[in-house]
Amino acid sequence: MTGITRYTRILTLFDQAHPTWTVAEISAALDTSASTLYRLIREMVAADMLESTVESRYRLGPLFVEYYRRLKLTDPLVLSGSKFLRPLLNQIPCPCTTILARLYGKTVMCVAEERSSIATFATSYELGRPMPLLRGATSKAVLSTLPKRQIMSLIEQASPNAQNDLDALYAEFTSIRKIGISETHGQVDAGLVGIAAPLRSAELGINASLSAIVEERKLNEEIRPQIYAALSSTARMIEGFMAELALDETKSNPAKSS
Amino acid sequence: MTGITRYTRILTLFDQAHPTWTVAEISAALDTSASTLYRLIREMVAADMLESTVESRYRLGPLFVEYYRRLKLTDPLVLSGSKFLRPLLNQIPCPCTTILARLYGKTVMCVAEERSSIATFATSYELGRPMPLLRGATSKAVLSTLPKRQIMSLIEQASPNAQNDLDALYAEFTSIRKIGISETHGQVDAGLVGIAAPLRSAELGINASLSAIVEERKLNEEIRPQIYAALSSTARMIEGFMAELALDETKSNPAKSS
DNA sequence: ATATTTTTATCGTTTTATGAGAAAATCTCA
DNA sequence: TGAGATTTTCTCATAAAACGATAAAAATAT
Repeated sequence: MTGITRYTRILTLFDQAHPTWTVAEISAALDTSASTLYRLIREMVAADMLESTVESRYRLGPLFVEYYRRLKLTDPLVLSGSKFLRPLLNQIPCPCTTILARLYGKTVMCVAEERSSIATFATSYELGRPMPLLRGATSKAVLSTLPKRQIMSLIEQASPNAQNDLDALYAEFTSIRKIGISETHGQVDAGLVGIAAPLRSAELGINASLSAIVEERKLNEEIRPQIYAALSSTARMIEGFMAELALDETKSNPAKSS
Repeated sequence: MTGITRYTRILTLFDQAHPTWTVAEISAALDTSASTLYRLIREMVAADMLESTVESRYRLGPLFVEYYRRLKLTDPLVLSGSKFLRPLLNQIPCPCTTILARLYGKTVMCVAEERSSIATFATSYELGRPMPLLRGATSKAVLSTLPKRQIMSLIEQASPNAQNDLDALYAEFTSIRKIGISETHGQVDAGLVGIAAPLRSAELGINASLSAIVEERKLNEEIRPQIYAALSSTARMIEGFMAELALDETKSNPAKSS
């Protein structure tokens, strides 16, 4: 094992199903000697990525809370977009969750969300949870922002069976990009509808989406156009802010403010 | 440079004041060759800790959002405490922010918070922001949960001048522990009052606090006892939940659920 | 199209990581 | 309290990886 993966493969073990690990368990899972792991874990504890708990077990450490904040304060998508999620909610006249999501490897991940107080339902697009690329308006809108080559490759990897229908599948994303809206019903959560607008900043290399999740039974021909309009106009504003940030970057570059 | 610090000292550069860095800037800041940094950064980008942006600059990557979620789903303090922050808010009859904070190295950090919708003020105890140990009720309540030796050492490090008053300063923490409440006025933010209850789980090694931040001008002799009571009883419940989690841990240990 | 900048690759040298085993520290439980 | 068990750290020889100077390639700017 080499480089940063020595640490990251330890980190990936810690999830909801396995909140704590002993060195012996890690040693078995990763096929690495205990003496090496004790050293690595000691380093990670010192860095606050892990911390020790009862029964000689280890759990995730608080460093991630600090860096989540740093990201919120520095990431151009979160900076530009999250301030619009609450106003967007107020433009939508039914229980709703608004979501800012982005490409995350071969998944899509929500990076900011707001929920109207009257919303009782739960959506699977939780903050920080990797979600499939090809299901749900939120994901499809993200995918639609990518170059054709990349979309094709991702479709192929996600469903290696449908080699022939590739072009047919791709057509959907062309359409989303053209219309500026994707709407899907129950593809992620039964009874819920996702409506999403693609979000892009070519300059910053950002491929994302802005979406509203509502209950299928609350959606009607009066509300739908309001949601479409609210998403589209908000998305345009967010892209405007991102463009501004990109400009700031460029301008401040020679100054090297440090 | 050695071990995990090769990576963490790069990460620590990225904050609100410096959201993006070029390799040349990092090279100057860390006195490390560009060729080494290009290799390290490539690894960190592959791990989603960093990502590249315009003008050959790099910014923090989305991994931290994912691990923030993992922490929320696995950390015993957050798991036990965050569900009480909203109910606690409802027991307090004035604009208020409720906070779960914990020891974080030589600082105190908020790991969960709720804000009443009517609250207009901002508190410095933002989620994920390291705060001084010796100022504010939130911090003092955390400190009060530590063993005497550790408190003394931390006081000494924080204010190396007051060698003589150590015992006097320590008395405050004894008192907080005895009474179960700390209240401070304007020590962190002018015009705001912090009221905090210590939170402890010896079994899990957790030293934390539960606090309510309110406006000084809204606080009176009718409200204060209500806040004290709400904090104390909620703190006891959270400690109960943590104790339960500790027990689960112990029980599930031989089973090694994997 | 050319010049400049950024990024990757190569490679000899230096440094660090690895893992087995010993030692120390901590925990368990009578 | 103390013997036994477990967990963690330490030591050290060997193997492996990191470092950084330089060259090559790729990407950007002019």
